[in-house]
Amino acid sequence: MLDKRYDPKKVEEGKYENWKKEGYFTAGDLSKLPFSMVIPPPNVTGKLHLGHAWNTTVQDITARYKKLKGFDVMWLAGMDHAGIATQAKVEEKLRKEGVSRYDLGREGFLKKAWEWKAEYADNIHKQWAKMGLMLDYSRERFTLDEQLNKAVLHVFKTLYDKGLIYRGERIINYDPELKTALSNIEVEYSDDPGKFFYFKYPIVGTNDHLVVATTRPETMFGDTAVFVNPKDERYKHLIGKTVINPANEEEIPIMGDEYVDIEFGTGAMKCTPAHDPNDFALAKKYGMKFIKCMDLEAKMNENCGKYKGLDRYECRDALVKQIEKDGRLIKIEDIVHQVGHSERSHCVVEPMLMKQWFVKMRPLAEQALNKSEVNFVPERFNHTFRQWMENADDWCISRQLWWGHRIPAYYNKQTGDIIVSETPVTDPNYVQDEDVLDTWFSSALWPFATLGWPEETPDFKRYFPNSLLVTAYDIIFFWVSRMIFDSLEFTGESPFKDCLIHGLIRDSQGRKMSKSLGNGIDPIDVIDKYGVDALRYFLTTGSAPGQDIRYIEEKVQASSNYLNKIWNSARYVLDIVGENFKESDIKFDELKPLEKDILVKMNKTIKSVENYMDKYEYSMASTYLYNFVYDDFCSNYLEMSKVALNGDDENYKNIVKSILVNILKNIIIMIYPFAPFIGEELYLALPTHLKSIMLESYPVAKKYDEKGLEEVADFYKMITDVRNYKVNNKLAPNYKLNLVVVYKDKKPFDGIDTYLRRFTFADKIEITKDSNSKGMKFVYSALTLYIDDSISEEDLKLKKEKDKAFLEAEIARCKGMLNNPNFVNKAPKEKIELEKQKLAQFEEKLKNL
RNA sequence: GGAUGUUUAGCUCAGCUGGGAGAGCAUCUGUUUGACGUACAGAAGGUCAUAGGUUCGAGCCCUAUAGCAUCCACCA
Repeated sequence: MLDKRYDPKKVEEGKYENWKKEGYFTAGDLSKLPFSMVIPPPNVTGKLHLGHAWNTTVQDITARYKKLKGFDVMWLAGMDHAGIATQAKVEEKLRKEGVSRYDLGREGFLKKAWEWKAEYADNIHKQWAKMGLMLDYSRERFTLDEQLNKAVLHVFKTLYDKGLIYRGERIINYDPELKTALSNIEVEYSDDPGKFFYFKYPIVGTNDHLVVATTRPETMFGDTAVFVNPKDERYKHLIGKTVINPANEEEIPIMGDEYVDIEFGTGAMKCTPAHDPNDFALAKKYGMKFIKCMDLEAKMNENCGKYKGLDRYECRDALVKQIEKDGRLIKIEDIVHQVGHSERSHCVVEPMLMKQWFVKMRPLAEQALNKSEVNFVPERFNHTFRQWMENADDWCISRQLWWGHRIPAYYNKQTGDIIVSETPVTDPNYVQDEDVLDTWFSSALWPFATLGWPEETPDFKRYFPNSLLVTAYDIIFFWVSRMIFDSLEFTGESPFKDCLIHGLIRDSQGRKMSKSLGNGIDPIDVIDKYGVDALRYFLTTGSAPGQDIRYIEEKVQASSNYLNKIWNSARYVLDIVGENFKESDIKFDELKPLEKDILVKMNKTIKSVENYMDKYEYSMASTYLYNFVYDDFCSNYLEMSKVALNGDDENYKNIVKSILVNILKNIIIMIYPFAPFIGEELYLALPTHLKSIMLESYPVAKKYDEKGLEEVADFYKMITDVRNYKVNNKLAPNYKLNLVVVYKDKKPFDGIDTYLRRFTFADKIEITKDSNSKGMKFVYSALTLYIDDSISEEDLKLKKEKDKAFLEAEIARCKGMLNNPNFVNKAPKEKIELEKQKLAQFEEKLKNL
């Protein structure tokens, strides 16, 4: 006997360990068709948040559903070393202990990092278990595994040999806090308050000056020119002259280029080729010098005179003061402008000219655009992917870190020649590049490198391409697109067939969850309060594909209530059928209308649910199931079945019980992918069951003849109308009324009076072909109901007028359509037929009023 | 500047290829009905952002406008 209340804690206990122990999570049944996914590997930096919970639940629902549908489901577990993020965390920890990474050296630091990894991997495993994820741990991978490292080196070497990886000096985004280069997409822009400084630049050989405005005076030490637009009437005569740079008194030329926006600032722009990507492009165009003015800590260097050694912002203040003293400051404007911050350290990135490794994007992007067969769900995210691909710049892949895949490039100490090699170069004349690769360089290989690629392993052959990848839309650029182009380049195939994109989770006010706002929700807290099944149900239902969701605690609670509803319906059904119940065969044709009706509804539900599950539309699937569970099963049939169960037809009692158990079982299996713990608990309580619900099959929808079931619909409406009548007339719910049910040709089903008595508390019920009742009349499609009560003439008249008005309006609507030649000519036949039927019904009802 | 999403009940959101507006929560009324008060029975609540258009028919398609959100690019 189940407990009276659904207690998530009790239900969840022990199940996960058991599934794992039984090997249900391990793929490899070759007799089945494969269905494969790889988990987006979480960073080993900390706790998993609600976004992870959502993402993994979507995958788990898919995995469990596909397993029920008979697939060999392979859902690969794994984690990402997360280069910058992890190194930053480890360094922070070390700093608290009073050591720097340089004190430890590369080896010593890496040892600490691996210790960190072990600790956090353990956390992540615990959270996965808590979420109930059926991950295949036998195939678990880490991005720094030996095998993945081999794949990374192979990819690097191959791309290098093809000329798709190169080492070059370009402007990159530099994070002065973490002291590493970043790729463009690792920079986040935000509107920050700043100042716009207007300075006088004396024009050499005249008493005149040019006004130049800048937000970054400290970079003036790297200036090599001032640019104006040659079409600018104010300045075009100055092109070719020189001005004095007020920062260092050096003479620099005034040059003309149409790049300059005449409207912006003063229309005269200073050019700093080594600290600005646009200026860099200009400098290349005109063959100018590149002067760096900062070192790797973003402090001013030897090109900055007395400012050398100052922090970039200290320098800015001091320099502005100096220029003001020199009488060359005109004004300072407060402005708000976009400033780039490092995604990890959040410090302001410094564009710097540096020698780094890059992936040449154009050829890879073209291939991805032309050959990708990935089916994005929802489809619109294909545009997001394509748009980014079309505009992708070369990808800076070297990072000045220690935690990661070390770049397999070796430099000749004397000549500087480069060797790129998949195996270590032991020649003492060569030294290996100190840098490691961007984390995303290895995650880009995740769908195939985890399966053993570049070896043609059995897993690779069987599970690649993956069937599905699930991720949030903010990761399309970072990961999805890179997997696609690497996969096409190296395997010749798209990495996965479908790519299901979901949104981001926000707080109840729609704000992003963030540490600084302190509005983050720990999934573990939610689980402790409501259970993981309720959390899972909340996360994956009630939202449209690709949309963001807000975390609203009441909704989790509502989910929990729903599960409790299922729990209690199961408790009831299992209680009445008893433990040793033997199901009898259910022959549809021999059933009574109420039983037929619920089976028809159940099978329609199975069909709809399955249809939406197949499309990954879990929200829609859950809606259909929910309505069936609440309305059709619990509110209607479960109540109705009590009549048969109290009757004396022992044979039919058994059939009703069988139907109840059958429906319950199907509900349990359908809710189980969403709520696996309660699913398993209830499943194992069924009179007959396999060892685990994980071994079950999905219900198969049957199609039944629905003829003659209108009377059941009429019957349910009668109950509602009687209840409604009592409320309207301020009668107690158990007030005893007299009812008359009038039929046309065919008597309503046996026992309809018993059912009506039970659910309307009616006293006398007459079933007749004719009646002269003066009671309130309700006309349905097959039946008519009179409520015989002391009803005032006035009320009867009002009711009749209301019904009449309604029917007349409906008839007018139908006629309007059917008399419209355009409608009759153009609308689909079925629709016209439907309207004709409706019209006939309404006219019939009107006649009967 | 470019792109995408969004605007539906008090709140949070669904609404499949166009064919009579839905849920949860909140509100109101009633209920010790023999699974469930984490419940049951009912009620109230909507110019589907605005303006045009297409169509026999528009919440859904098209155009424009406005608000909100996000992403990309630029910003001396």
